[in-house]
Amino acid sequence: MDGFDDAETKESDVLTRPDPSLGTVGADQAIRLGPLERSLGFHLRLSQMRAFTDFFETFAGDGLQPGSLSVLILIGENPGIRQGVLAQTLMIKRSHMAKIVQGFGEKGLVARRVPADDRRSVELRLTDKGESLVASTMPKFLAHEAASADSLTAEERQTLLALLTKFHGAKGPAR
Amino acid sequence: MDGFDDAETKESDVLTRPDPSLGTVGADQAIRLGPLERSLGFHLRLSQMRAFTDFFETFAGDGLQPGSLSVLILIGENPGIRQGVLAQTLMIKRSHMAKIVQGFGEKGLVARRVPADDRRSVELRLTDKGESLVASTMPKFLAHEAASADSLTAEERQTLLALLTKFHGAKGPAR
DNA sequence: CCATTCTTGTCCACATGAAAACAATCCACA
DNA sequence: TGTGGATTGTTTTCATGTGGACAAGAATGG
Repeated sequence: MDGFDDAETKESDVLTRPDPSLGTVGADQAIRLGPLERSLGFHLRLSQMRAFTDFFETFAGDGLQPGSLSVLILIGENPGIRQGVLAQTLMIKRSHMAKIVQGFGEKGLVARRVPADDRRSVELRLTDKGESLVASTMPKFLAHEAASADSLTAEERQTLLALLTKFHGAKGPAR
Repeated sequence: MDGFDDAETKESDVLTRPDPSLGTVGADQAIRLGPLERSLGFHLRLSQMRAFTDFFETFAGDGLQPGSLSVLILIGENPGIRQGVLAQTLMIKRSHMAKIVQGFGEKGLVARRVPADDRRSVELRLTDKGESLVASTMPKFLAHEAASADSLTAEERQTLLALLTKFHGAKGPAR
């Protein structure tokens, strides 16, 4: 496990550093992002991590994850939706969706129904328990959403939302 | 493994569907997103998945992943950067960063150096091999970036970038 | 100077998500 | 009718990423 050189030197690289005068070496050191500075993917990833972190802060104790919650919400909004459609909409692999739904089934949150006209597929809907979980979580979720972009003005948030939608929506529904 | 009812019925849920007249049941069925429609986190996730997919399309054969490439780029831009700083900047766990860097070390792309003034830490820089890999990949990367948002106008792309930066940057560097 | 506490990177156990092979079912078409 | 191919969900296997304990070194404070 070592194609490594752990050389023990320390000279010459101050010159390549952005601004040696900053002194304090800590994490607040200015980092050159180079081409990443203008990379959409890069900033998307960072933004999503941020949103993720915020989510977990809000829903700390609830044992809920962003993905799971969105699945529940979508089932609630579209009773009888099929697993595959759900997976495609959320850009989750079908194999993964199977696991998620299985988990919800075991927790009694989601009921499966095999329609007579296509016995391969599975229609999903919330149980009463699932319904009430979503209902009770929703206010917290909405409050979280409202606060989530407190670094942006309302207008900026709106613009961001529109641009994101246009960005990911414009190329067809995620083959 | 079955808190499940696999009932075999098929009635009554057409009523709850958005528009039964659409007929074709396929994936192009209109899905109600409900509160997700206006959720930043939701659209961020979808957008990132989209960017991810595009990235893999471009760099299919190169065995490169978005994360790995950004690590390499950042090391290239900041020779001597320490692992922890890198991890913090990219919002990657230190434990994971250790693995990544280890992999780069084994491939001879990155050299580690333990500075004399703090022998816990590890300074990273690209080897010649790493340098040339980044150099040869960069044009492709830049082209990819330029094309990545072809569903947006140049101005929209610029706005999106700025808003994302403001969004994730405004709350401090990811504690 | 020593003891305590904090940092930095590493290791190991585990969770999360993806790729691919698979079984059941449906559909097209002869 | 029935046969080959496509679709739908499941299973298995594997890569990727996280959490927590740890060891070595550095800082703090008497």
